[in-house]
Amino acid sequence: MNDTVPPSAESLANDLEKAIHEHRIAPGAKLSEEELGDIYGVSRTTVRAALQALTHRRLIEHQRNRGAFVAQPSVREAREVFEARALLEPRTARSAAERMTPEDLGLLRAHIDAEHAALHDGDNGRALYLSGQFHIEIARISDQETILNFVEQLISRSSLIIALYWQRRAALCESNAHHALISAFQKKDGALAEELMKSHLLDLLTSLDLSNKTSKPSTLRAALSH
Amino acid sequence: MNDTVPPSAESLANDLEKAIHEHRIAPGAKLSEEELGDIYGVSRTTVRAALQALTHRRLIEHQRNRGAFVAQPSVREAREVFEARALLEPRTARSAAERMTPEDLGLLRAHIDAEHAALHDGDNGRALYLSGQFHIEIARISDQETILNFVEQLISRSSLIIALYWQRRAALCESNAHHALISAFQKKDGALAEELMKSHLLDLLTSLDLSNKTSKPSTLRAALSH
DNA sequence: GTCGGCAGGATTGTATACAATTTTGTGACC
DNA sequence: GGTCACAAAATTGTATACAATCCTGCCGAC
Repeated sequence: MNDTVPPSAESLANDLEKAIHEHRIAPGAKLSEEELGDIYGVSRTTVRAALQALTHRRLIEHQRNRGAFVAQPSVREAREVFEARALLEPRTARSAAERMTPEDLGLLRAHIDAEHAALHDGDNGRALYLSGQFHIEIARISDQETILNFVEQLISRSSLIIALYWQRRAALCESNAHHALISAFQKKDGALAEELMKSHLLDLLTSLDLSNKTSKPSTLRAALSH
Repeated sequence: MNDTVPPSAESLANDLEKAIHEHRIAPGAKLSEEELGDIYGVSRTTVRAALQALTHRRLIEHQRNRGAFVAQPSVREAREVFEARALLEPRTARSAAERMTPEDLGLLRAHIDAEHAALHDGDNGRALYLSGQFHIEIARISDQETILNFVEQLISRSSLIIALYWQRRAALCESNAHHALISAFQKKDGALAEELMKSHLLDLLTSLDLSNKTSKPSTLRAALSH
Protein backbone atom coordinates (compact mmCIF):
# COMPACT_ATOMS: atom_id res chain seq x y z
CA MET A 1 0.00 0.00 0.00
CA ASN A 2 2.38 2.65 1.23
CA ASP A 3 5.67 0.85 1.06
CA THR A 4 7.50 3.52 -0.83
CA VAL A 5 8.26 5.36 2.34
CA PRO A 6 9.85 4.80 5.72
CA PRO A 7 8.17 2.40 8.13
CA SER A 8 9.54 3.27 11.55
CA ALA A 9 10.39 0.94 14.40
CA GLU A 10 7.07 1.12 16.19
CA SER A 11 4.90 0.69 13.11
CA LEU A 12 7.05 -2.25 12.07
CA ALA A 13 6.42 -3.90 15.42
CA ASN A 14 2.67 -3.43 15.05
CA ASP A 15 2.79 -4.80 11.53
CA LEU A 16 4.64 -7.90 12.65
CA GLU A 17 2.32 -8.38 15.61
CA LYS A 18 -0.68 -8.27 13.33
CA ALA A 19 0.91 -10.73 10.91
CA ILE A 20 1.58 -13.14 13.75
CA HIS A 21 -1.87 -12.60 15.19
CA GLU A 22 -3.47 -13.36 11.81
CA HIS A 23 -1.40 -16.54 11.49
CA ARG A 24 0.41 -15.24 8.45
CA ILE A 25 3.62 -16.18 10.21
CA ALA A 26 3.70 -19.57 11.86
CA PRO A 27 4.87 -20.25 15.41
CA GLY A 28 8.51 -21.28 15.41
CA ALA A 29 9.34 -19.34 12.27
CA LYS A 30 12.68 -17.66 12.33
CA LEU A 31 12.74 -13.90 11.98
CA SER A 32 16.04 -12.97 10.43
CA GLU A 33 17.03 -9.40 11.08
CA GLU A 34 18.63 -8.85 7.70
CA GLU A 35 15.75 -10.48 5.86
CA LEU A 36 13.17 -8.32 7.63
CA GLY A 37 15.32 -5.28 6.98
CA ASP A 38 15.34 -6.01 3.26
CA ILE A 39 11.60 -6.64 3.17
CA TYR A 40 10.66 -3.44 4.91
CA GLY A 41 13.46 -1.36 3.55
CA VAL A 42 14.93 -0.43 6.91
CA SER A 43 18.18 -1.12 8.67
CA ARG A 44 18.83 -3.90 11.14
CA THR A 45 18.81 -1.37 13.94
CA THR A 46 15.15 -0.62 13.34
CA VAL A 47 14.30 -4.29 12.95
CA ARG A 48 16.02 -5.11 16.22
CA ALA A 49 14.01 -2.49 18.06
CA ALA A 50 10.77 -3.96 16.71
CA LEU A 51 11.82 -7.51 17.57
CA GLN A 52 12.74 -6.47 21.06
CA ALA A 53 9.32 -4.94 21.51
CA LEU A 54 7.63 -8.16 20.44
CA THR A 55 9.93 -10.11 22.72
CA HIS A 56 8.66 -8.13 25.67
CA ARG A 57 5.12 -8.91 24.64
CA ARG A 58 6.13 -12.60 24.66
CA LEU A 59 5.20 -12.98 21.01
CA ILE A 60 8.67 -13.96 19.95
CA GLU A 61 11.49 -15.65 21.79
CA HIS A 62 14.97 -14.31 21.53
CA GLN A 63 17.85 -16.73 21.83
CA ARG A 64 21.16 -15.06 22.39
CA ASN A 65 23.38 -15.16 19.34
CA ARG A 66 20.81 -17.40 17.69
CA GLY A 67 18.08 -15.04 16.62
CA ALA A 68 14.42 -14.37 17.10
CA PHE A 69 11.70 -16.95 16.56
CA VAL A 70 7.94 -16.69 16.71
CA ALA A 71 7.02 -18.08 20.11
CA GLN A 72 5.69 -21.60 20.53
CA PRO A 73 3.80 -21.54 23.80
CA SER A 74 4.06 -24.83 25.66
CA VAL A 75 1.00 -26.67 26.91
CA ARG A 76 1.77 -25.35 30.31
CA GLU A 77 2.08 -21.79 29.07
CA ALA A 78 -1.22 -22.21 27.26
CA ARG A 79 -2.95 -23.14 30.49
CA GLU A 80 -1.29 -20.25 32.28
CA VAL A 81 -2.40 -17.74 29.70
CA PHE A 82 -6.00 -18.83 29.94
CA GLU A 83 -5.84 -18.91 33.70
CA ALA A 84 -4.63 -15.33 33.69
CA ARG A 85 -7.37 -14.38 31.28
CA ALA A 86 -9.88 -16.06 33.57
CA LEU A 87 -8.66 -13.83 36.38
CA LEU A 88 -8.78 -10.59 34.43
CA GLU A 89 -11.41 -10.70 31.72
CA PRO A 90 -14.54 -11.51 33.71
CA ARG A 91 -13.81 -8.38 35.68
CA THR A 92 -13.32 -6.28 32.55
CA ALA A 93 -16.61 -7.64 31.20
CA ARG A 94 -18.40 -6.59 34.35
CA SER A 95 -16.89 -3.11 34.36
CA ALA A 96 -17.54 -2.75 30.66
CA ALA A 97 -21.19 -3.66 31.12
CA GLU A 98 -21.56 -1.01 33.77
CA ARG A 99 -19.92 1.69 31.67
CA MET A 100 -21.35 0.67 28.31
CA THR A 101 -22.56 3.50 26.08
CA PRO A 102 -24.63 3.17 22.90
CA GLU A 103 -21.52 4.08 20.89
CA ASP A 104 -19.56 1.29 22.52
CA LEU A 105 -22.31 -1.17 21.73
CA GLY A 106 -22.30 -0.13 18.10
CA LEU A 107 -18.55 -0.57 17.97
CA LEU A 108 -18.77 -4.07 19.36
CA ARG A 109 -21.50 -5.01 16.90
CA ALA A 110 -19.40 -3.65 14.07
CA HIS A 111 -16.56 -5.89 15.25
CA ILE A 112 -18.75 -8.95 15.12
CA ASP A 113 -20.05 -8.02 11.70
CA ALA A 114 -16.53 -7.57 10.38
CA GLU A 115 -15.63 -10.94 11.88
CA HIS A 116 -18.52 -12.61 10.07
CA ALA A 117 -17.56 -10.90 6.84
CA ALA A 118 -14.00 -12.15 7.15
CA LEU A 119 -15.23 -15.66 7.81
CA HIS A 120 -17.47 -15.46 4.78
CA ASP A 121 -14.49 -14.41 2.69
CA GLY A 122 -12.62 -17.43 3.98
CA ASP A 123 -10.05 -15.18 5.65
CA ASN A 124 -9.80 -17.18 8.85
CA GLY A 125 -6.71 -15.35 9.98
CA ARG A 126 -8.44 -12.01 9.93
CA ALA A 127 -11.52 -13.48 11.58
CA LEU A 128 -9.38 -14.77 14.39
CA TYR A 129 -7.71 -11.40 14.72
CA LEU A 130 -11.03 -9.60 14.92
CA SER A 131 -12.31 -12.12 17.41
CA GLY A 132 -9.40 -11.19 19.64
CA GLN A 133 -10.02 -7.51 19.10
CA PHE A 134 -13.51 -8.03 20.45
CA HIS A 135 -12.08 -9.02 23.81
CA ILE A 136 -9.62 -6.15 23.69
CA GLU A 137 -12.40 -3.73 22.94
CA ILE A 138 -14.24 -4.89 26.03
CA ALA A 139 -11.16 -4.28 28.13
CA ARG A 140 -10.82 -0.85 26.60
CA ILE A 141 -14.42 -0.01 27.43
CA SER A 142 -13.87 -1.17 31.00
CA ASP A 143 -11.50 1.80 31.16
CA GLN A 144 -8.65 0.16 33.01
CA GLU A 145 -5.52 0.95 31.07
CA THR A 146 -3.27 -1.29 33.10
CA ILE A 147 -5.42 -4.36 32.87
CA LEU A 148 -6.07 -3.58 29.23
CA ASN A 149 -2.37 -3.87 28.53
CA PHE A 150 -2.22 -7.26 30.17
CA VAL A 151 -5.27 -8.47 28.27
CA GLU A 152 -3.77 -7.28 24.99
CA GLN A 153 -0.69 -9.34 25.63
CA LEU A 154 -2.66 -12.38 26.70
CA ILE A 155 -4.84 -12.28 23.60
CA SER A 156 -1.86 -12.04 21.30
CA ARG A 157 -0.40 -15.07 22.99
CA SER A 158 -3.77 -16.81 22.79
CA SER A 159 -3.57 -16.42 19.05
CA LEU A 160 -0.34 -18.40 19.05
CA ILE A 161 -1.87 -20.98 21.33
CA ILE A 162 -4.83 -21.38 19.02
CA ALA A 163 -2.49 -21.79 16.07
CA LEU A 164 -0.77 -24.64 17.89
CA TYR A 165 -3.50 -26.43 19.80
CA TRP A 166 -6.80 -25.72 18.07
CA GLN A 167 -8.66 -28.97 17.50
CA ARG A 168 -12.14 -28.40 16.13
CA ARG A 169 -11.09 -26.31 13.17
CA ALA A 170 -14.62 -26.21 11.80
CA ALA A 171 -16.18 -23.30 13.56
CA LEU A 172 -14.27 -20.69 15.41
CA CYS A 173 -17.57 -18.91 15.36
CA GLU A 174 -17.83 -18.60 19.07
CA SER A 175 -20.03 -15.80 17.87
CA ASN A 176 -22.77 -17.22 20.04
CA ALA A 177 -20.80 -16.36 23.10
CA HIS A 178 -19.98 -12.94 21.76
CA HIS A 179 -23.59 -12.28 20.91
CA ALA A 180 -24.66 -13.36 24.35
CA LEU A 181 -22.14 -10.96 25.84
CA ILE A 182 -23.47 -8.13 23.76
CA SER A 183 -26.98 -8.72 24.98
CA ALA A 184 -25.72 -8.65 28.55
CA PHE A 185 -23.95 -5.40 27.79
CA GLN A 186 -27.12 -3.98 26.35
CA LYS A 187 -28.91 -4.75 29.58
CA LYS A 188 -25.99 -3.31 31.51
CA ASP A 189 -26.06 -6.55 33.48
CA GLY A 190 -22.55 -6.67 34.93
CA ALA A 191 -22.98 -9.87 36.85
CA LEU A 192 -24.29 -11.68 33.79
CA ALA A 193 -21.51 -10.36 31.59
CA GLU A 194 -18.95 -11.51 34.12
CA GLU A 195 -20.44 -14.98 34.20
CA LEU A 196 -20.74 -15.20 30.42
CA MET A 197 -17.13 -14.18 29.96
CA LYS A 198 -16.00 -16.72 32.49
CA SER A 199 -17.75 -19.58 30.75
CA HIS A 200 -16.71 -18.30 27.34
CA LEU A 201 -13.07 -18.50 28.35
CA LEU A 202 -13.59 -21.94 29.80
CA ASP A 203 -15.18 -22.94 26.52
CA LEU A 204 -12.20 -21.65 24.59
CA LEU A 205 -9.82 -23.54 26.82
CA THR A 206 -11.65 -26.83 26.49
CA SER A 207 -11.74 -26.43 22.72
CA LEU A 208 -7.97 -26.78 22.72
CA ASP A 209 -6.14 -30.07 22.51
CA LEU A 210 -3.73 -29.82 25.39
CA SER A 211 -3.03 -33.53 25.71
CA ASN A 212 0.66 -33.79 26.35
CA LYS A 213 1.16 -35.79 23.18
CA THR A 214 1.21 -32.76 20.94
CA SER A 215 2.86 -31.04 23.83
CA LYS A 216 5.60 -28.84 22.48
CA PRO A 217 7.00 -29.51 19.06
CA SER A 218 10.14 -27.49 19.64
CA THR A 219 10.38 -27.57 15.88
CA LEU A 220 11.83 -31.06 15.85
CA ARG A 221 12.80 -32.53 19.18
CA ALA A 222 9.28 -33.64 19.99
CA ALA A 223 7.85 -33.54 16.49
CA LEU A 224 9.90 -36.60 15.66
CA SER A 225 9.52 -38.83 18.66
CA HIS A 226 13.04 -39.88 19.57
CA MET B 1 32.37 -3.58 42.18
CA ASN B 2 33.01 -5.07 38.77
CA ASP B 3 32.85 -2.01 36.63
CA THR B 4 36.07 -2.65 34.81
CA VAL B 5 34.34 -4.93 32.35
CA PRO B 6 31.46 -4.95 29.92
CA PRO B 7 27.96 -4.61 31.31
CA SER B 8 25.68 -5.86 28.57
CA ALA B 9 22.26 -4.57 27.60
CA GLU B 10 20.22 -6.90 29.76
CA SER B 11 22.32 -6.50 32.89
CA LEU B 12 22.20 -2.75 32.44
CA ALA B 13 18.41 -2.87 32.32
CA ASN B 14 18.31 -4.89 35.53
CA ASP B 15 20.73 -2.51 37.18
CA LEU B 16 18.61 0.49 36.24
CA GLU B 17 15.43 -1.21 37.33
CA LYS B 18 16.93 -1.94 40.72
CA ALA B 19 18.13 1.65 41.06
CA ILE B 20 14.65 2.92 40.30
CA HIS B 21 13.06 0.36 42.57
CA GLU B 22 15.33 1.39 45.43
CA HIS B 23 14.47 5.06 44.88
CA ARG B 24 18.01 5.92 43.97
CA ILE B 25 16.63 7.59 40.86
CA ALA B 26 13.60 9.79 41.36
CA PRO B 27 10.44 9.65 39.29
CA GLY B 28 10.59 12.18 36.49
CA ALA B 29 14.37 12.12 36.25
CA LYS B 30 15.70 12.31 32.75
CA LEU B 31 17.78 9.42 31.55
CA SER B 32 20.14 10.74 28.93
CA GLU B 33 21.44 8.08 26.61
CA GLU B 34 24.91 9.54 26.28
CA GLU B 35 25.21 10.16 30.00
CA LEU B 36 24.27 6.60 30.85
CA GLY B 37 26.62 5.35 28.18
CA ASP B 38 29.50 7.24 29.77
CA ILE B 39 28.64 6.04 33.26
CA TYR B 40 28.46 2.39 32.34
CA GLY B 41 31.13 2.50 29.67
CA VAL B 42 28.93 1.26 26.86
CA SER B 43 27.64 2.74 23.65
CA ARG B 44 24.33 4.44 23.15
CA THR B 45 23.08 1.40 21.28
CA THR B 46 23.30 -0.71 24.40
CA VAL B 47 21.76 2.00 26.54
CA ARG B 48 18.86 2.34 24.14
CA ALA B 49 18.15 -1.37 24.30
CA ALA B 50 18.05 -1.23 28.08
CA LEU B 51 15.82 1.84 28.11
CA GLN B 52 13.45 0.22 25.66
CA ALA B 53 13.19 -2.79 27.95
CA LEU B 54 12.30 -0.60 30.90
CA THR B 55 9.80 1.27 28.75
CA HIS B 56 7.97 -1.95 28.10
CA ARG B 57 7.88 -2.61 31.81
CA ARG B 58 6.30 0.83 32.20
CA LEU B 59 9.09 1.98 34.45
CA ILE B 60 10.17 4.78 32.16
CA GLU B 61 8.28 6.82 29.64
CA HIS B 62 9.74 7.45 26.27
CA GLN B 63 8.86 10.68 24.48
CA ARG B 64 9.77 10.68 20.84
CA ASN B 65 12.75 12.87 20.10
CA ARG B 66 12.65 14.04 23.69
CA GLY B 67 14.19 11.25 25.62
CA ALA B 68 13.46 8.80 28.39
CA PHE B 69 12.21 9.79 31.82
CA VAL B 70 11.54 7.77 34.93
CA ALA B 71 7.79 7.27 34.96
CA GLN B 72 5.53 9.34 37.17
CA PRO B 73 2.39 7.28 37.60
CA SER B 74 -0.71 9.43 37.83
CA VAL B 75 -3.18 9.04 40.66
CA ARG B 76 -5.39 7.17 38.30
CA GLU B 77 -2.59 4.85 37.25
CA ALA B 78 -1.80 4.27 40.90
CA ARG B 79 -5.33 3.10 41.54
CA GLU B 80 -5.24 0.90 38.47
CA VAL B 81 -2.01 -0.76 39.50
CA PHE B 82 -3.36 -1.65 42.89
CA GLU B 83 -6.61 -2.82 41.42
CA ALA B 84 -4.71 -5.16 39.13
CA ARG B 85 -2.66 -6.38 42.06
CA ALA B 86 -5.88 -7.00 43.97
CA LEU B 87 -7.04 -9.21 41.12
CA LEU B 88 -3.84 -11.22 40.81
CA GLU B 89 -2.02 -11.43 44.10
CA PRO B 90 -4.67 -12.93 46.36
CA ARG B 91 -4.77 -15.81 43.93
CA THR B 92 -0.98 -16.20 43.94
CA ALA B 93 -1.03 -16.17 47.71
CA ARG B 94 -3.60 -18.97 47.75
CA SER B 95 -1.70 -21.08 45.24
CA ALA B 96 1.56 -20.40 47.04
CA ALA B 97 0.10 -21.54 50.33
CA GLU B 98 -1.00 -24.79 48.76
CA ARG B 99 2.37 -25.47 47.19
CA MET B 100 4.54 -24.15 49.99
CA THR B 101 7.59 -26.26 50.87
CA PRO B 102 9.82 -25.86 53.92
CA GLU B 103 12.54 -24.45 51.66
CA ASP B 104 10.16 -21.82 50.34
CA LEU B 105 9.19 -20.84 53.88
CA GLY B 106 12.84 -20.44 54.81
CA LEU B 107 13.39 -18.26 51.79
CA LEU B 108 10.50 -15.99 52.70
CA ARG B 109 11.71 -15.70 56.27
CA ALA B 110 15.16 -14.80 55.01
CA HIS B 111 13.59 -12.05 52.93
CA ILE B 112 11.87 -10.57 55.93
CA ASP B 113 15.05 -10.74 57.97
CA ALA B 114 16.99 -8.98 55.25
CA GLU B 115 14.28 -6.36 55.10
CA HIS B 116 14.54 -5.74 58.84
CA ALA B 117 18.31 -5.54 58.61
CA ALA B 118 18.07 -2.95 55.84
CA LEU B 119 15.62 -0.91 57.89
CA HIS B 120 17.95 -1.09 60.88
CA ASP B 121 20.77 0.21 58.70
CA GLY B 122 18.57 3.08 57.65
CA ASP B 123 18.62 1.92 54.05
CA ASN B 124 14.96 2.53 53.33
CA GLY B 125 15.38 2.12 49.61
CA ARG B 126 16.71 -1.38 49.99
CA ALA B 127 14.04 -2.23 52.54
CA LEU B 128 11.38 -1.14 50.11
CA TYR B 129 12.98 -3.21 47.38
CA LEU B 130 13.08 -6.29 49.55
CA SER B 131 9.51 -5.74 50.61
CA GLY B 132 8.55 -5.88 46.98
CA GLN B 133 10.64 -8.97 46.42
CA PHE B 134 8.61 -10.68 49.12
CA HIS B 135 5.50 -10.37 47.00
CA ILE B 136 7.37 -11.48 43.91
CA GLU B 137 8.70 -14.50 45.75
CA ILE B 138 5.15 -15.50 46.62
CA ALA B 139 4.15 -15.25 42.99
CA ARG B 140 7.16 -17.35 42.06
CA ILE B 141 6.20 -20.03 44.56
CA SER B 142 2.67 -20.07 43.19
CA ASP B 143 4.35 -21.41 40.06
CA GLN B 144 2.46 -19.37 37.49
CA GLU B 145 5.08 -17.87 35.23
CA THR B 146 2.66 -15.69 33.30
CA ILE B 147 1.03 -14.14 36.33
CA LEU B 148 4.44 -13.81 37.94
CA ASN B 149 5.56 -11.57 35.10
CA PHE B 150 2.57 -9.33 35.54
CA VAL B 151 3.11 -9.14 39.28
CA GLU B 152 6.75 -8.25 38.78
CA GLN B 153 5.78 -5.35 36.59
CA LEU B 154 3.07 -4.20 38.97
CA ILE B 155 5.41 -4.23 41.93
CA SER B 156 8.05 -2.22 40.11
CA ARG B 157 5.41 0.34 39.30
CA SER B 158 4.17 0.23 42.87
CA SER B 159 7.63 1.30 43.93
CA LEU B 160 7.25 4.43 41.82
CA ILE B 161 3.80 5.01 43.21
CA ILE B 162 5.08 4.75 46.75
CA ALA B 163 7.86 7.22 45.94
CA LEU B 164 5.25 9.70 44.78
CA TYR B 165 2.29 9.18 47.06
CA TRP B 166 3.51 7.67 50.30
CA GLN B 167 2.16 9.61 53.24
CA ARG B 168 2.95 7.97 56.55
CA ARG B 169 6.67 7.75 56.06
CA ALA B 170 7.24 6.46 59.55
CA ALA B 171 6.80 2.76 59.25
CA LEU B 172 6.84 0.94 55.99
CA CYS B 173 7.15 -2.05 58.24
CA GLU B 174 4.04 -3.67 57.04
CA SER B 175 6.01 -6.55 58.43
CA ASN B 176 2.98 -7.48 60.46
CA ALA B 177 1.10 -8.30 57.31
CA HIS B 178 4.02 -10.20 55.93
CA HIS B 179 4.43 -12.16 59.12
CA ALA B 180 0.76 -13.01 59.17
CA LEU B 181 1.05 -14.25 55.61
CA ILE B 182 3.95 -16.46 56.55
CA SER B 183 2.00 -18.07 59.34
CA ALA B 184 -0.84 -18.76 56.90
CA PHE B 185 1.67 -20.30 54.52
CA GLN B 186 3.04 -22.45 57.30
CA LYS B 187 -0.45 -23.78 57.94
CA LYS B 188 -0.93 -24.24 54.19
CA ASP B 189 -4.16 -22.32 54.66
CA GLY B 190 -4.84 -21.06 51.16
CA ALA B 191 -8.10 -19.32 51.93
CA LEU B 192 -6.54 -17.43 54.80
CA ALA B 193 -3.52 -16.43 52.75
CA GLU B 194 -5.80 -15.16 50.02
CA GLU B 195 -7.76 -13.09 52.49
CA LEU B 196 -4.66 -11.74 54.19
CA MET B 197 -3.15 -10.71 50.90
CA LYS B 198 -6.32 -8.97 49.87
CA SER B 199 -6.46 -6.89 53.00
CA HIS B 200 -2.73 -6.25 52.91
CA LEU B 201 -3.06 -4.73 49.46
CA LEU B 202 -6.02 -2.68 50.58
CA ASP B 203 -3.95 -1.48 53.48
CA LEU B 204 -1.14 -0.44 51.18
CA LEU B 205 -3.54 1.45 48.94
CA THR B 206 -5.12 3.36 51.80
CA SER B 207 -1.70 4.30 53.10
CA LEU B 208 -1.19 6.37 49.97
CA ASP B 209 -2.24 9.96 49.60
CA LEU B 210 -4.18 9.93 46.38
CA SER B 211 -6.02 13.18 46.91
CA ASN B 212 -6.00 14.93 43.59
CA LYS B 213 -4.07 17.85 45.02
CA THR B 214 -0.67 16.20 44.76
CA SER B 215 -2.01 14.61 41.64
CA LYS B 216 0.75 14.60 39.09
CA PRO B 217 3.70 16.92 39.41
CA SER B 218 4.85 16.58 35.81
CA THR B 219 8.16 17.91 37.07
CA LEU B 220 7.06 21.51 37.06
CA ARG B 221 3.68 22.24 35.53
CA ALA B 222 1.82 21.14 38.63
CA ALA B 223 4.64 21.41 41.12
CA LEU B 224 4.49 25.15 40.79
CA SER B 225 0.82 25.93 40.76
CA HIS B 226 0.30 28.16 37.76
C1' DG C 1 33.17 -46.32 10.23
C1' DT C 2 32.61 -43.17 13.78
C1' DC C 3 34.05 -39.51 16.69
C1' DG C 4 36.61 -35.29 17.80
C1' DG C 5 38.58 -31.11 16.25
C1' DC C 6 39.20 -27.20 13.25
C1' DA C 7 38.28 -23.83 9.72
C1' DG C 8 34.71 -21.33 6.87
C1' DG C 9 30.45 -19.06 6.59
C1' DA C 10 26.60 -16.86 8.52
C1' DT C 11 24.10 -14.30 12.06
C1' DT C 12 23.73 -11.66 15.99
C1' DG C 13 25.80 -8.08 19.61
C1' DT C 14 27.96 -3.75 19.98
C1' DA C 15 30.16 0.50 18.54
C1' DT C 16 30.54 4.46 15.63
C1' DA C 17 28.74 7.88 12.21
C1' DC C 18 25.22 10.53 10.04
C1' DA C 19 20.30 12.53 9.60
C1' DA C 20 16.22 14.47 11.75
C1' DT C 21 13.91 16.75 15.36
C1' DT C 22 13.60 19.47 19.37
C1' DT C 23 15.27 22.85 22.54
C1' DT C 24 17.55 27.00 23.62
C1' DG C 25 19.74 31.35 22.90
C1' DT C 26 19.98 35.60 20.33
C1' DG C 27 18.24 39.49 17.87
C1' DA C 28 15.04 42.30 15.42
C1' DC C 29 10.54 44.26 15.22
C1' DC C 30 6.28 45.91 17.20
C1' DG D 1 9.73 46.00 27.42
C1' DG D 2 7.64 42.03 25.29
C1' DT D 3 6.96 38.88 21.51
C1' DC D 4 7.98 36.51 17.43
C1' DA D 5 11.37 34.53 14.26
C1' DC D 6 15.48 32.47 13.12
C1' DA D 7 19.87 30.03 13.98
C1' DA D 8 22.98 27.24 16.83
C1' DA D 9 23.42 23.51 20.06
C1' DA D 10 22.07 19.38 21.88
C1' DT D 11 19.67 15.00 21.81
C1' DT D 12 17.37 11.35 19.78
C1' DG D 13 16.29 8.19 15.45
C1' DT D 14 18.37 5.55 11.95
C1' DA D 15 22.00 3.61 9.10
C1' DT D 16 26.43 1.52 8.50
C1' DA D 17 30.70 -0.95 10.11
C1' DC D 18 33.23 -3.97 13.03
C1' DA D 19 33.66 -7.76 16.71
C1' DA D 20 31.97 -11.88 18.92
C1' DT D 21 29.43 -16.04 18.79
C1' DC D 22 27.33 -19.98 16.80
C1' DC D 23 26.29 -23.39 13.15
C1' DT D 24 27.96 -26.26 9.21
C1' DG D 25 31.03 -28.92 6.72
C1' DC D 26 35.34 -31.07 6.14
C1' DC D 27 39.23 -33.71 7.56
C1' DG D 28 42.16 -36.53 10.26
C1' DA D 29 42.69 -39.87 14.08
C1' DC D 30 41.33 -43.75 16.56
